[in-house]
Amino acid sequence: MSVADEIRSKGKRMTVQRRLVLDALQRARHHTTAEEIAREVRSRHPQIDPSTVYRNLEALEDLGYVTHTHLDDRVTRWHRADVERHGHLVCRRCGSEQEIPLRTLEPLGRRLRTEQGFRADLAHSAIVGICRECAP
Amino acid sequence: MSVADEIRSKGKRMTVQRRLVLDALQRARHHTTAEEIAREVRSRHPQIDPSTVYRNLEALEDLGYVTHTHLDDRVTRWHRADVERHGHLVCRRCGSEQEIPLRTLEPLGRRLRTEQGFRADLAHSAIVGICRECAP
DNA sequence: CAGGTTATCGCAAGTTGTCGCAATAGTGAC
DNA sequence: GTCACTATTGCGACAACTTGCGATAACCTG
Repeated sequence: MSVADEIRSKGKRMTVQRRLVLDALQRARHHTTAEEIAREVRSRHPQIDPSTVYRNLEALEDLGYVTHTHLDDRVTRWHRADVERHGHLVCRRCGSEQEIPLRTLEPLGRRLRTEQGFRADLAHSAIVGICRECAP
Repeated sequence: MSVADEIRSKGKRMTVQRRLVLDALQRARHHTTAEEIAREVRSRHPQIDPSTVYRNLEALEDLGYVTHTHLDDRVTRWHRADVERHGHLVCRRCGSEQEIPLRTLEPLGRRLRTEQGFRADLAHSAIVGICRECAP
């Protein structure tokens, strides 16, 4: 079943705009921003409104094709849902970003699960702190 | 030494506006938003611009009197720096917020410190996930 | 493939927060 | 107290979304 069929089977529609956003995400580098995707899409189809891009990212996330992550404090980063999940460390001083295997975060995940019944998504938000280079 | 003196000793100034923001934070409930503080301050001194409130929160954070936390994906929450630090669990489904002792997060903090040389601030961002009540 | 339903779109306006800049006003020194 | 220095303010413009709404166009049905 194609993505379009899957989307239709959930009562949604595969529009030109939605297709373009999906394509842009395929081409985009790992973590990209909504603004970047909007620019990409609009460079070929200038009549497409940025709000349509924002809404489609959200819709595609609901449908399970896309996820977002919060790296630093401001911008939401988007990527395809099928890339391997991983955690992020962001340095509050120099802004450097570092990826860490989800495995490192798992013990905490298990603990929150057993102690609080909370199913944590530890890849969703970056962990902020001071990196090795910036440590006093 | 008063807060005003401390601020001055760091080459900063204690202005009416800064005082009002600090006062509002004292009165405010635990996690408050910049917008709420701006409303509070402006209810008494309408001529004070919201941007001044934003800038003062930032300045007071630099000075060490204030910190901010990211609870859900959108709003920044501010509070006095002297309240006990703790972690947060936020349910992505129902939006409920739960506080957890920093102690629970410490093992991960130690691991990141020894393995990556990264000094994590695990109270800074809430952990997003699904709470016990919303679990399928 | 014509017709009706309704998800989605483009547009305009609103929200929340940031930034550049000229005017203002705390501060320390005299 | 007066003065010069410069941190801070208010304002207007901007950035990054978000939302309401009437128009459009996917989609299903027959």
